[in-house]
Amino acid sequence: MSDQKIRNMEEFAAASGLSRPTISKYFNDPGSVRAKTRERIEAALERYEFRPNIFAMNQNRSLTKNVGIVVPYLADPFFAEIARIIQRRCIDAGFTPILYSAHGEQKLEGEILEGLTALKPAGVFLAPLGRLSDRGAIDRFCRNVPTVLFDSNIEGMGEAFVGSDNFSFVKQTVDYLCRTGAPPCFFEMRTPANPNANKRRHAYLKVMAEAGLEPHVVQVEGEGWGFEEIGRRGAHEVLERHTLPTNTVLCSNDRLAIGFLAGCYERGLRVGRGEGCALRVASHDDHPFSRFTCPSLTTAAHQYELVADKCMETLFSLIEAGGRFETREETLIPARLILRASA
Amino acid sequence: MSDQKIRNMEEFAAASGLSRPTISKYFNDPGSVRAKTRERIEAALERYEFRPNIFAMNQNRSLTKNVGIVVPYLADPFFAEIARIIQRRCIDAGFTPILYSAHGEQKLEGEILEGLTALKPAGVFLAPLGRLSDRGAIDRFCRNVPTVLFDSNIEGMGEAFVGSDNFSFVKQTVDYLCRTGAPPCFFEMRTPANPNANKRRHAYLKVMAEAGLEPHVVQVEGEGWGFEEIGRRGAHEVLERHTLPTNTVLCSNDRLAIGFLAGCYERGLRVGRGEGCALRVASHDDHPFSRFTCPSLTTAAHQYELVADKCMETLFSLIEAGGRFETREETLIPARLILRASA
DNA sequence: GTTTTTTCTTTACGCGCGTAAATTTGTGAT
DNA sequence: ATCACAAATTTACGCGCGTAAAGAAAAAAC
Repeated sequence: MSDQKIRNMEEFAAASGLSRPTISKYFNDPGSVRAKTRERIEAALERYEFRPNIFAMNQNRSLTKNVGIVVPYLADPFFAEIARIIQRRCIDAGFTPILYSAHGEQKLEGEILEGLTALKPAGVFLAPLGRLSDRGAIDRFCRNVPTVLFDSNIEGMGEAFVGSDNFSFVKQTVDYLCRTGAPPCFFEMRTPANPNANKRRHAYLKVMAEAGLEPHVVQVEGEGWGFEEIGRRGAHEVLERHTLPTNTVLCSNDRLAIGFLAGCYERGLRVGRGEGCALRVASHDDHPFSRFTCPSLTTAAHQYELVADKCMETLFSLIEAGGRFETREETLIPARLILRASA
Repeated sequence: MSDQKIRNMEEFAAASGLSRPTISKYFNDPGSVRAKTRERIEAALERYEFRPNIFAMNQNRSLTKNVGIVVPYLADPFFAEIARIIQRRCIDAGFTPILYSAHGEQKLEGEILEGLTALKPAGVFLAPLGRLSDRGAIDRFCRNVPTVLFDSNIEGMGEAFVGSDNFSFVKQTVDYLCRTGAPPCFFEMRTPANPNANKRRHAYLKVMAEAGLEPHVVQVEGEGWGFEEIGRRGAHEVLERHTLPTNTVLCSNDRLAIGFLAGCYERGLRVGRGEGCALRVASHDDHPFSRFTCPSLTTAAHQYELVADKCMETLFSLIEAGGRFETREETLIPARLILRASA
């Protein structure tokens, strides 16, 4: 390692005995220069550890190596986990992932998208807020930036969507509950922010209808992203008033279920499928904490790796296609049923 | 809104009837131009919605408006929460926060710091991995970039540290447990990655000694960031072998406690302070989920807002001081005791 | 109305790199 | 050795903005 400081590509080219355009070529694609040249550059790189100025690089490129990852709420471990996997894939593929969370706020989501546009990203993975999103702002963004929506679909926006097959989620849990006990009622928020919630309700109604069973949807009030508290309060309400139509409860998502289980515990109700249990509770998502609820939660799990892989794959082909697809691609990943103690 | 497209500052200057350097001044500090001029610019801004090219801006500035926020593990809601608050403060202060998670990996932490250096940030909030960090890499980074460490202290690195007063955390929980029942044993991982864990153990030993009580430290094996599972397994171990020295357990942190409570539940043990309860369990952090454990968790809470505010305040004065402090500042924020059902 | 001070304009250069065109050098096959 | 072709070099321009210097214009002070 030489003590001589390299200030720019010009100096580095001189130090390695090559021309600046050749160095520039190397950094844009190391494979685009002859093997011997590459070796000389890499040898010089070890001695001087030069790195091209990222701002100057991006200024003169129509599209950068930046990839935006936008999630609606990072304090939700589901999004933290999916973001983590996508991020790693991006790094491995030579991109520079930049992670954003809208923290449940429409205004912040808008600001993020504006700022992201200025970064001229090669592509963006966007999990929108859903009902709270400013559709106009998202549409405008998707027109300017190659975008893959994930988790939460907004019809017609973005070049592709990668999400979960909500029917598969609900079908598996309902079938399991019916097979091993009684048909469930469906427990959810009355005005969910996330479109998956609506899809799950519809799936529940359809599955029950196909099985010739009478559906029961139990809806609780509540706004915002404090799902656990909404689930807990909801549990107290329905248990207090005895308005629960069955003893088998299928929650729309794990965070609601976590709250629901807490509510049951507070009321001294035992949940599970053994004897002495007053209720069975199952859910969807396989939230990282659902393994540690009391009792542990039976749930339909996202296949995080599959979703992330499909996201990456979609973005790659989108970039290769120049940022636009002929027709909007939609990929739905099925669930994997996880049997635990709660049902 | 005019349909005419503005491509750069030159064109925008022409459109607003001013010179480019004046526009440049405005964007660097809107207050540095006369009020009337500012109005003219802002009027033009509404018509053409021009935004200066971020790459060209940063290229010619020695320090940017970027602020890095680096946390060790974003899937831990504690970090998600603290990052969220700091991020909002940064935005409100006119900075551009960029969030990174090392996801528990030393290599990734190193790569993040390298990439961050290239962004010439005005300042960085760094919560290092702790024991797993490459101290050399962190030291090198802190020398090049104005850095405020938070959460996890590494002696001598960074210009300042903002964290929690672990003694205050442990003092409050121990005192409460002693006052309302029996002195606790201390439950923790044998080889914790985070230095706060060691400080909490020492605080426990000190508080117990000061009260003239015999301390009992219970350590469980386990590596990585799956604290809940480690706590759960630990609970089964100590309960199976009856090696728990007391019926009052103080966990080092909430994630361990969440696992511990799950273990207790699985063994049919009732936790709480009422009659019929076999154990009392308390902990530290006020993890966002500790409200929803069964039973809900008594814990010493971080004062998230205070920590975030102090972080911002420190970074501001650090930036004003030109990126260096005479002496390294250390701020420790005390805890707030939250009484719930588990103890 | 004149002077002083602040603000703005004009002009000009530099930042570090992308990239195109034309030329030269190097490589491998005939 | 000759040719064809790939790869590297030289030269040159542009990206969009920061920023400095000098002079002009506007605002404030007298």
